[in-house]
Amino acid sequence: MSTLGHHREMSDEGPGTYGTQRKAAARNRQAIIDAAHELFAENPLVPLSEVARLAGVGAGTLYRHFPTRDDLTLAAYQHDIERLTATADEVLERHTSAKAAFVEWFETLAGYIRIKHGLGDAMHSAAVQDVVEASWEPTAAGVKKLVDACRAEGTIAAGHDPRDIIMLMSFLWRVAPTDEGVAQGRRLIATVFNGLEAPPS
Amino acid sequence: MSTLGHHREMSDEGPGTYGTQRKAAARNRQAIIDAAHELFAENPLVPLSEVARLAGVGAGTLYRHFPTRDDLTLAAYQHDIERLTATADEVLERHTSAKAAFVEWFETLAGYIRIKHGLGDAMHSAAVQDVVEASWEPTAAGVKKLVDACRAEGTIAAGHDPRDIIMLMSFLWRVAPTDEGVAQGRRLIATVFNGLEAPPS
DNA sequence: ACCTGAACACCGTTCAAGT
DNA sequence: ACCTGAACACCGTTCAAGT
Repeated sequence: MSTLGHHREMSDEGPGTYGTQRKAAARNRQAIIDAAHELFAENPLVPLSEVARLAGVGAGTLYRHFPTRDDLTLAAYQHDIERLTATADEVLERHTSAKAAFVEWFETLAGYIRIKHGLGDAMHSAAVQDVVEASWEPTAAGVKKLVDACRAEGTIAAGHDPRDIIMLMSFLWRVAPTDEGVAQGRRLIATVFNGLEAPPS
Repeated sequence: MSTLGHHREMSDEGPGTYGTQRKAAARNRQAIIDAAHELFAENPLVPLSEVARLAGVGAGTLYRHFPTRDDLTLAAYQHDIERLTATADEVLERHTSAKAAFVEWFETLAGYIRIKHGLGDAMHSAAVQDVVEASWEPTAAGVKKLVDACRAEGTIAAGHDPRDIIMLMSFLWRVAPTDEGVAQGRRLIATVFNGLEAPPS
């Protein structure tokens, strides 16, 4: 409503006081994300106070940037998720068979989840369900490319929603990180693929 | 090692002091389980102090009986799990088609998980993974009956491990408790069943 | 032998004071 | 405007004292 103000400083990209403060704030934000990314990988339930300590900021600063733990979790893994999405294109280019690309991509995802325990657990926990929902949106686009290629190839029937397929792969978060678990994951991916040959009911 | 003692009282089923104490302890144990069952259904993360309060026991008593939260979770849902297992037989008796029995059983499971949010969440959380593993052992037996019947019928190929099939149904814990989620669950159960027509790789 | 419940430790979250 | 970090609230867990 006010027609006056100090908007100039707010949008000033130069070394003004606010600009420096905003840059410091951005640096803090990134430091928190980096610290969370490192610590969550080891233990998704790590106290946020430790994240703040590693990031070198006060507890209040962490809460200012990320009001809930979920917000921080999403931010911490967003980059990883984006990279994973990009992989879909690359894998498709490398294979002549779309089915092989599909299987490889999901096996890569399986390995990814296996190593990044934190990511797997965090995405799986009921508490961050909403965050997962939001962050899988771009991944769904990657899966859609794989599915479309398989459909064109005739190995997957028409009508399967990429979101359905991601759901079908839920077991990937539950298989044990052992040799047996790896084999089971591979087996189950193949079984799911098999089920996709017929159209959905 | 001692040859003397008061073993008589220990095994005495009568109204002796120790007998009464043991009965009181058993009553406490059950009260805790009942309280947990009731409160977990609403909120799986309910403070254990509230469980103790509803059960009318001190915090120490709760911890004496259930050293970890997982122990209590398992105890709280064991009865439900056993009942679910028993359903497998009943459903098979009611259907001439094993496939129909298989599908109905898993759709019942889906509904069960949907209503008992607490059970679903608790079984899904990484913290209770071990408990889930242990408690699904009897359920696997129920699933095995369904699978065997389908195999005899020819709708499921030989070689599929019941544990694999339970794993494949992991999505049941993730579908939303909405009309759309219900429809999705039904669709995905059918797709999984489809994939089981071919032998595992 | 079993139980109670106060006491302790620890983590999440807020907010007054500082820059 | 943003930050620090002490203070507060809350929950898990233990243990001395009671029956």
